[in-house]
Amino acid sequence: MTVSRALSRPQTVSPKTLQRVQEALAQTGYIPNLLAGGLKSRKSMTVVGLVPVISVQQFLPTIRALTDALNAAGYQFILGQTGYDHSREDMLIHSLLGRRPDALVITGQVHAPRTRALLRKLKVPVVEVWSLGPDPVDMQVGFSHEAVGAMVGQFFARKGWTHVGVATATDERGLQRRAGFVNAMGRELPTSYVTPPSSLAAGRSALAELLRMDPALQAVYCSSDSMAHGVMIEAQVRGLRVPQDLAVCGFGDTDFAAHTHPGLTTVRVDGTRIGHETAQLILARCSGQDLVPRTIDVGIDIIERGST
Amino acid sequence: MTVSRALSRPQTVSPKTLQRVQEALAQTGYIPNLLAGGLKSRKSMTVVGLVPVISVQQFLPTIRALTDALNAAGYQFILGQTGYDHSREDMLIHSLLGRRPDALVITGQVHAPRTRALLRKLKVPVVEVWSLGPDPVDMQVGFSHEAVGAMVGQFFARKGWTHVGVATATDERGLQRRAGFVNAMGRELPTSYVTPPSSLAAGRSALAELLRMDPALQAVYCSSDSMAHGVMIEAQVRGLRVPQDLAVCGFGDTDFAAHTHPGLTTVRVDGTRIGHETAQLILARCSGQDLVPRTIDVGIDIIERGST
DNA sequence: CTGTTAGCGCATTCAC
DNA sequence: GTGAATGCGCTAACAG
Repeated sequence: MTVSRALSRPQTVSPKTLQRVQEALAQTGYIPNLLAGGLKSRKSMTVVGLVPVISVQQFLPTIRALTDALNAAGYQFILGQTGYDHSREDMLIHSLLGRRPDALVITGQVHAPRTRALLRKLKVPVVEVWSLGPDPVDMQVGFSHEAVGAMVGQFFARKGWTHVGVATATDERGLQRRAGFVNAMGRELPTSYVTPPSSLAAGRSALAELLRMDPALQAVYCSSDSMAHGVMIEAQVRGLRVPQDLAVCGFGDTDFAAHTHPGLTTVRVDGTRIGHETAQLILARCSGQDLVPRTIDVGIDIIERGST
Repeated sequence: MTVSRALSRPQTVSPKTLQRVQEALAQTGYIPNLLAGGLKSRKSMTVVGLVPVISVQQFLPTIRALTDALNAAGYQFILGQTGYDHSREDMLIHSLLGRRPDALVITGQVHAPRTRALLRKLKVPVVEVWSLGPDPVDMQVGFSHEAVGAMVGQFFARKGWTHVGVATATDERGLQRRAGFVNAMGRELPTSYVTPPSSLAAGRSALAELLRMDPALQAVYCSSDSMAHGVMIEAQVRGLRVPQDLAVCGFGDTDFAAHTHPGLTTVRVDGTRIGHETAQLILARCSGQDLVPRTIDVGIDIIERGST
């Protein structure tokens, strides 16, 4: 018991004892079993996070920030991949719950009503991130994807472009952005749909498809910077100048967006802030505080660069 | 006890009892506590993996393959980030060991002698991946980075290029590839070094620096496809045609490499296979088999595309 | 400030 | 095929 205290709250042990403990630890190479500790204290000191696939660049800053903030507080962050599959998401949550995480972070909303009810019953802190819904399971940190689409739509409208197309992956959030965009433009628009995750290659084929739909295409709104980059490359291959012949707008302000040629106009989302805010909410909840905000909107900005 | 059996080995329980158990489970919403189970059985059913940073694209296929294979066998894969910092790597291993993982996967070698000794004493299966060293802690799956550099060097030599430069991040493996390359070319070469992780932006500034060192530059060998892509963009901005004025070779055969314009010549590493082989080794070990190979060399290939 | 008692939720072992 | 006793390694609660 004294050793246990020396490790978790050193100041509650006399300096002399503390030293003896530390010597013994060094000699034996003892590593505390955190699993056993968690059994009694009912705190696993783990937080699980669910992303569609790990290779989606957009989420990486959020994951980094979350990992760093949680590690600093002694928590371990465990990442699961749902693969854009709602039923798999459900299974994964159930199996991960067996490890008794102290909190759950999910990109997007929890879909299955059964799982929503379960999570609420369990009273595990849950943060749904990267989008805001009308009825969060618990807490949420993100922004409105419809608002993103609307903002870009208004931007395109101000530019006076009429021959406009959309290149989007068919993930839930991408489709929400498309809906906001179409709504702001006031009419249905030629759209190339690709299976997520979106990629540079998908952007190239999307532009080819859009040009078949509307050879007079002036501007393309893409659901990711990777796709937008692909659209720019395909434009270049076809001898279309960006932005004179074709304007391109992406989403995410991924690390390379400022360094393409021309620079890519895109929508900046502060993924790092999403991670930080989420970590703060979780840590507050895990330390017993109850009166935390349920929803944090981190907002968005259009970053205008050479591609428009 | 009967419930425990019904969950872990259903066939050892009578069908009638099994059904009663399942009904009760459904009614109560019971979720087994895997942590408590592991305490007695001394199996945590977790494997921890360490990468420099999660945003390095090269490792993603390996991570995916590992995650999928381990999940399929009921294991949870936990990812830690060392941030290219040896002392942090050391700390992280120690803290993660507290969760009693059934195995450890590390990109690159374990450096600290103290940690190497500890891991060997603990007899945890350890797989060092993505490079092969002379003295693995336990097992290793990867390839020789010097061999990669040498292969590209010979390729460049065959092409007859004399004004050659290197753009590399200063991570251990990148420097090994550079060493192999320089060795194959038979003389020291102008080199632009960047702080990892490498990126498209880093590639652009690297080419600028290399052109200052040698205005007659004919070819650049890059330590990643992202950098190579940046080099191609910078070349385009400067009016240099790829490959006529400047040839570019990358590393990793990342998903976009085939779709840049021109397509990027690069070194393909079968990251997915590394993940699979690693998972097989781990699962074999965890099921008690001892006679597994210590080293698996997955080899490499040059993929020649338009950029050379 | 230190030590004792008890129990977290399972699985191993053995008895029935 | 089922159940009772026991203990994994730790910490909460309390006593000294």
